[in-house]
Amino acid sequence: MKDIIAFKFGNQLIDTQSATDEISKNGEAIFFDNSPEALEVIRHSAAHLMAQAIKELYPDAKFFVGPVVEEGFYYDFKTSTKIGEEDLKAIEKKMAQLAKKGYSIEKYTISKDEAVSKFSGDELKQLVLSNIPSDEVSIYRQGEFEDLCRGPHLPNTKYLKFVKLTKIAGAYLGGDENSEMLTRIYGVAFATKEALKEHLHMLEEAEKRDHRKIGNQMGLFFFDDKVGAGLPIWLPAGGRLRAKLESYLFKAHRKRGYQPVRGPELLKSDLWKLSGHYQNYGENIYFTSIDEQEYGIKPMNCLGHIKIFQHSLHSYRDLPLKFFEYGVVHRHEKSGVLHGLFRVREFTQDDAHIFCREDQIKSEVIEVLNFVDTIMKIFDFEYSLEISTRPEKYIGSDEIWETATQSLKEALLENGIQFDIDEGGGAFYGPKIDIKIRDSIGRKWQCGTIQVDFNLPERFDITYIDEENKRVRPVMIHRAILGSFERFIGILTEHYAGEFPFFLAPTQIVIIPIKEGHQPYAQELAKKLVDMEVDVEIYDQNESLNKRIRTAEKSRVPMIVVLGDREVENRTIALRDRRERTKSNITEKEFLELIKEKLDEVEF
RNA sequence: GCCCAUAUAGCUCAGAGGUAGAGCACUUCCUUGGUAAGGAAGAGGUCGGCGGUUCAAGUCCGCCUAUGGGCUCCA
Repeated sequence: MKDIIAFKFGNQLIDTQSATDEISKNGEAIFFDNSPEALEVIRHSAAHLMAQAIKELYPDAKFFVGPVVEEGFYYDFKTSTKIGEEDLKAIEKKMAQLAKKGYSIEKYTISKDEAVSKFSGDELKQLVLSNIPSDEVSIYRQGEFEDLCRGPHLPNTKYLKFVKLTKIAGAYLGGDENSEMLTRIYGVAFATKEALKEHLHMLEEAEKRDHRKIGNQMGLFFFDDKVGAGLPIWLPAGGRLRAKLESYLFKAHRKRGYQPVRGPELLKSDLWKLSGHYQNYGENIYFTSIDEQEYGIKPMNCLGHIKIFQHSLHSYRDLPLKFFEYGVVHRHEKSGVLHGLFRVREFTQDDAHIFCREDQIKSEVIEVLNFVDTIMKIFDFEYSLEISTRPEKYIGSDEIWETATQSLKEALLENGIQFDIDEGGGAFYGPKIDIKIRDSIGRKWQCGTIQVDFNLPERFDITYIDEENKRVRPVMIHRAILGSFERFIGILTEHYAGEFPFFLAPTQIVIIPIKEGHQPYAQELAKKLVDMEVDVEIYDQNESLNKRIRTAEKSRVPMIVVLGDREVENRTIALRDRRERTKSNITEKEFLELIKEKLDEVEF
């Protein structure tokens, strides 16, 4: 029988130190294993153990908060010593020593006033205390080490045998950029050695899917410090992949009534001032000057589309009007946040603006959500939705924000769609629904977005003519399905580990003629495939057959066609499947039909 | 932008103050092979950049640039 380390009572985890007789009798026992509840307790105590170790190694260390997070735990602290990655090993070692000592973890309660004087020399703890509303606080003690904490904790440090410190990072005190920077150490802990090993192995495997690594291997894109940080350069293979994605998505938009339009890359600053971008988004915009006039390089495509709307008169009958553009935008992102294709300074959005009547908002939002869902299903993506509400910097009245936010919520609620709320995460001109997808190591990235905007229509005074021949203000819905091609292709790459589905793969078919005499057939076949808009490569290098097959396999190409005497003679092809490594012989005609089928079955 | 780390050949990486290395890729030649590496030879580097310490710096120090992990921000 495994040891009991806590109880679940109602929805709360209560440790053995805090459990009353009633709870230990009636609560659900949490055993020392790898259940989510047990791991929460284990990791919380692991954070304390780490703090204890740090305190012994760096006696002047002061601690802020040490919570359990999705990926494990961390503790924020400060010390006069510089701590680097190398030091993690020493801390881990110290932790192991302390764990072995088998300190029992004790809890006692004191008044907040007592706590304030107890931690009088510790400004970080004072800050933590000032954020605690109750008059009583609990202290956990293991050996010499004491920490202000509400628990839950393990009964003893002896359980903390399988802990790994994973990374060290700086973290602003309270997440505030203007506050001082503390040191943060992340770690994970498990109940068993196997679970820890498995977790670390999983991370290793996930790293192999990293789009930066695969993008490099497959020649999709690169960055060059002579060109500039955050400015991706697309190589031919990446270009082919991207062109296919763009083309499918283009048709998908046309089918849904979107009109292709295009705005200029830079617009006069006066216009950005009118929209509010200058005041609210200015630090992200690159400015330049032409003939002594200031221009801003567009960080968004909305102004161009608004101008297009303004260019002609619109009847209520025309609405909703949908303009779309693969808009290239530049945004000044802080240097520290750039990250492969996931966060860059130049990217292309699959952007559109829907101009509609107020009573059309809900149905339009739902239509966009369906569009998103269709695309995500094609790629087999799991995604989550988040509603982002009014940020600190914003334009427009509170009522307008309330109406806009409400319309988004209603659209989701009425369709029974689950969503989270990101308070203060909205765009400065309106609230939004963000579509988030996880990368290979579980980080969430915003891809698609749907934003309801009453403000820019007002600022630009755009109108349509209603049934009674009156001018009425339309509402704008800003939306992107993939978000940006850069980020989405990054996510796709990790999702498929570079093994893209046939219709997207940069090279879809590799043809391998066994010897020189088979080349004419290979070229003939390749030509037919190119006519079908399939990307083909012929591997006729002076290498052994095995070598060329190996190279093709390694390149993650979906289909390999081998041609030899038999195939030339019978007009057949020998097909090798990438995943199954199976071989099949079919006629050339059957093969071309198969390819056509594969392409036709893809429908955005 | 801030904290910590990293930067050596096209790629992956070794080299811890004393004459720059390996594997893969590339070029040439031999080999014409039926489903995951045939053989040989060759070419390729201002060791990210600038400055400093030293008789001597890829190696030590400083600054800059870029990259990675976080914080913050966002498609």
